[in-house]
Amino acid sequence: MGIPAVAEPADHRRRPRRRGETLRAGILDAALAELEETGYAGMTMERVAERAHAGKASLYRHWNGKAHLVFDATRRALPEPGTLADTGSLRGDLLELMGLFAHLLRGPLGEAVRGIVGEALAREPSAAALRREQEGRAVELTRSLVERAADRGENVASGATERQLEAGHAILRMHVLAHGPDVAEETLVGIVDEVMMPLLAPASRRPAVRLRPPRP
Amino acid sequence: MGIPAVAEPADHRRRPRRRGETLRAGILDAALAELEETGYAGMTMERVAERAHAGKASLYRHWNGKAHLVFDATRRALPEPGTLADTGSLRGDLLELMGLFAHLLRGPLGEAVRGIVGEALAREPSAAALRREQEGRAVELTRSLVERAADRGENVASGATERQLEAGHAILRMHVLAHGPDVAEETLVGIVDEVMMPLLAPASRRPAVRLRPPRP
DNA sequence: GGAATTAGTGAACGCTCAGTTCACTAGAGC
DNA sequence: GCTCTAGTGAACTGAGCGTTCACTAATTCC
Repeated sequence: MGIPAVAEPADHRRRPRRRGETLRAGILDAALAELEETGYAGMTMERVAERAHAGKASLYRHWNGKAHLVFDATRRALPEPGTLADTGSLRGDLLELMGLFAHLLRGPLGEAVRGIVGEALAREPSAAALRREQEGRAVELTRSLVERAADRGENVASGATERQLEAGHAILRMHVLAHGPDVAEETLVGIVDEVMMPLLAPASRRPAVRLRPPRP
Repeated sequence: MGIPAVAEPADHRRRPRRRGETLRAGILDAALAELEETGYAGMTMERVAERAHAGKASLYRHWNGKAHLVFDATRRALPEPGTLADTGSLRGDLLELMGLFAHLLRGPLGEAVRGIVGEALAREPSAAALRREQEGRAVELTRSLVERAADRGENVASGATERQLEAGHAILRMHVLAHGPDVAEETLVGIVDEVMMPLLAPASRRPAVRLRPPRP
């Protein structure tokens, strides 16, 4: 932390101060740490300010409230498209991707989602932005995996809709919100095998679904 | 309301009081009304007490906090299995069912879900109970529709997993939480046609999904 | 270097509400 | 009628939100 460790006056106002982006970064780091430790509901502006060695008024000068601060603190947590390993099969790739999202949702990103839905901030700009980024990124990443599978020669659905690409992700998010941050491996496998594969590669689906013969 | 309209003493403690289940019902009604008007985040124990013409201490005698109160207020809102109309096709039935859940989620039930996920009460007994009831009921209702379709001779998946039966519902809930209580008709149609039908009746799926020919 | 401006700060404030306690007393049961 | 129990309005404490303020560290400009 950039605050010098020299003897400091009793009144912190007389002490060295950060300004602009340096201060913002310090506050965002503190917010991320608080979010991780106490969750969205337990996080307070006062404690973020303390942790960041900043004045509460400064937080309110930069952010109009908790949601906005949380959004800024977590917005860089989403994976980039080029970082996904190639497992050699769509199923393997989807398992990797969902594992990555589960891991992210276990930390501050999951708490940000929780906070924003809990406060019913559907029309709030920061909420709309977080949702757009998360859903858009999920769809984009999933689509890239499906395209990669097609290039490999796998029999995949060529016209998967956004809703189908997003389905497994919505289910995972809902699962984390409803059940807590620890997602069992079998849950991930189930989401991939029972939902994503049937929707994205129906012809290569696993025997979880058996057709009933037509009535005579 | 069962409080007589006669002249009342200035000190309400000297006024007639309800007891037991009568009082509980009054408080639950008030909670439901507040939940509907202000959402979970905006609802306060003080205002519920006022609205119910009850003492705040009485609320805390019966319920250990807001989540528990909200759970009790909303637990009877779930539809019973026998109440679903038969439209003559699985698709029609699913549209009816999802329309019904969307309608429920627009009101206090949606706010209860929002509150409980927002407070990260995954392990809280009332949260676990609400989740169990809602998910269990959704799966049960959906399964009954699939069975009815099979009885009608429709070509449905005979071994749909719980996750597949629950998938459309999780997506709907996540949609309401993320986007707000007004669910467009086309969203419901999309959930049914693009996710539920392919999972529950793959052989009768609509042309939203087109297979890509195998690579030569 | 000095002046002017700007942003950051600790302290303080008023407000709301959660959760609790208390003395009084309406209701219920015997 | 008596005893016990649950319900009540009032009051309380403490936490945290959002705001204001006087002071002053930082930055910019001449």
